[in-house]
Amino acid sequence: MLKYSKQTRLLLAVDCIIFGFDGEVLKILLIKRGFQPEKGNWSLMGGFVQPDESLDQSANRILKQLTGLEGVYLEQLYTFGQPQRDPIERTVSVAYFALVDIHKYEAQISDDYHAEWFQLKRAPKLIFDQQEMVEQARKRIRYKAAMHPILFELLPTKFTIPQLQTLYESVFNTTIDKRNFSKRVLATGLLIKLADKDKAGSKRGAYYYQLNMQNYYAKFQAFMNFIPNPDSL
Amino acid sequence: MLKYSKQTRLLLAVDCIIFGFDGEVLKILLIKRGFQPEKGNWSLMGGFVQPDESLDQSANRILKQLTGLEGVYLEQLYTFGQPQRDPIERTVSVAYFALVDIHKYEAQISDDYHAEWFQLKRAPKLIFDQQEMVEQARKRIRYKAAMHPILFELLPTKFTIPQLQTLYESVFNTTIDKRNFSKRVLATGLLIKLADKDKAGSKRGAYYYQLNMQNYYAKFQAFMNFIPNPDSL
DNA sequence: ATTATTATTGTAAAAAGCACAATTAATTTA
DNA sequence: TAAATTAATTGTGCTTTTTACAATAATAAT
Repeated sequence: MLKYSKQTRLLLAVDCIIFGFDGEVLKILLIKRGFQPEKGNWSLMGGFVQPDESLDQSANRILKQLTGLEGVYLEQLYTFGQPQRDPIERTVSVAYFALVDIHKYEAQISDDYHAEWFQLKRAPKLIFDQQEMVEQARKRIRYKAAMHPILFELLPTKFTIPQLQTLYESVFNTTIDKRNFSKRVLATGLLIKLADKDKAGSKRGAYYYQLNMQNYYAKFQAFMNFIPNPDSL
Repeated sequence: MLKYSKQTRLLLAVDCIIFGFDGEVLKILLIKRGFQPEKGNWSLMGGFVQPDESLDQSANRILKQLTGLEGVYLEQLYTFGQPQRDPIERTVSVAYFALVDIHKYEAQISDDYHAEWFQLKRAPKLIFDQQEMVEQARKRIRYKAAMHPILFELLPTKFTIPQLQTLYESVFNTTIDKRNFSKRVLATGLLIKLADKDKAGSKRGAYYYQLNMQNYYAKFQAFMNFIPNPDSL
């Protein structure tokens, strides 16, 4: 078979920014890099794109390798291609971000990569241009979460409205009036109230809710205001 | 210098979806592909990423090659990496979309690529997965234009409000009430009313406006509703 | 002068967003 | 067992934004 001669080939990698929520703050999952350069330093989970796999497949493989999880929310973020971003050899990286239920991950943890959750705000310095990747991912989820219900991907199947509000307040670094927040999310029609309560967080206990998956898929692309005064983000 | 041994290298391309507006409908600029495979068929303008250039540089180079234009609105759209998308050899493509003032381009046209503007709705079949690229670009500009003032990039420096409205109506395939549209765009504070009128489009003539670049840059990221009922797009 | 065509302007009703506080349910403590 | 504590739950009025809707003004063509 013919080839495109005279063109330079290069390495293509996928890096994953993996977000989780512990009930208090937004976190990202980092690993200690296992090979040179920058061996032993904190890094995003990543890997090279293999000859027979698509980019999405590559990202899913990498995510599963680290977390054991499949079917989690995964979205292509941006492709980073500064010529010198990897000092060894030119490598272009397609960044993906993932939103995982942190508790599911903890159940499946594999210690091969010395992975650790860090508060997004207190994460260590990362290698190469990964700092920029994380920053861009942070902006993207804020942007998207302001209008679309993606943050539910960070919560367990059953969750309470106060938990949900804490999540939004954490992501947007703000405080929201309880009454208005409750009205707002219930008005979306995405939530189903369950019979039982979460007694862990309070004395009275808060009702559990779960997503109405029908409406969730149907309305995912619709514009809904989840935060007050979304003039800019 | 050390290399990442045992990893497969591949070709990386950039393809540009170039949008223009002729006063009536949204158009895209296509070329007749000059080499095999698919030689002579309609295609996006693209090229391989060179060893020493970033992706943005590559996209700008490709855009300039075809249109002669520099400094136009250019944004990374998505990276396409299905293993078989190019039948000759695995090539991953980073798609960019550009918004150009169609009249500026016409002034600078270079005939090397047999380029032609097509109505977006009536464009010919494209090679490889470029149909999908165009569709995704169309979605992206609709999405973004609903909230951010990107469509001004398609207009000349001086434009009238009826022209602007026609553009929005074309992009969103809808009709908008004149009074409400005018109020809406003027309320953004992005427009400066000029003293002279455009007499071409009507007997009475419509006042020209231009962008207030201060406000434009400052408020670009803010959420502004440019179309009514933006429930979903 | 009349006609035709498009630009320009205003207002009232409806909907959405916002600020704001009292009550309820359950546990813990006195 | 009563009282205190803690967090969840619920409602209303005000403000702002959005929407629906029509008459008038400016100019060119006849």
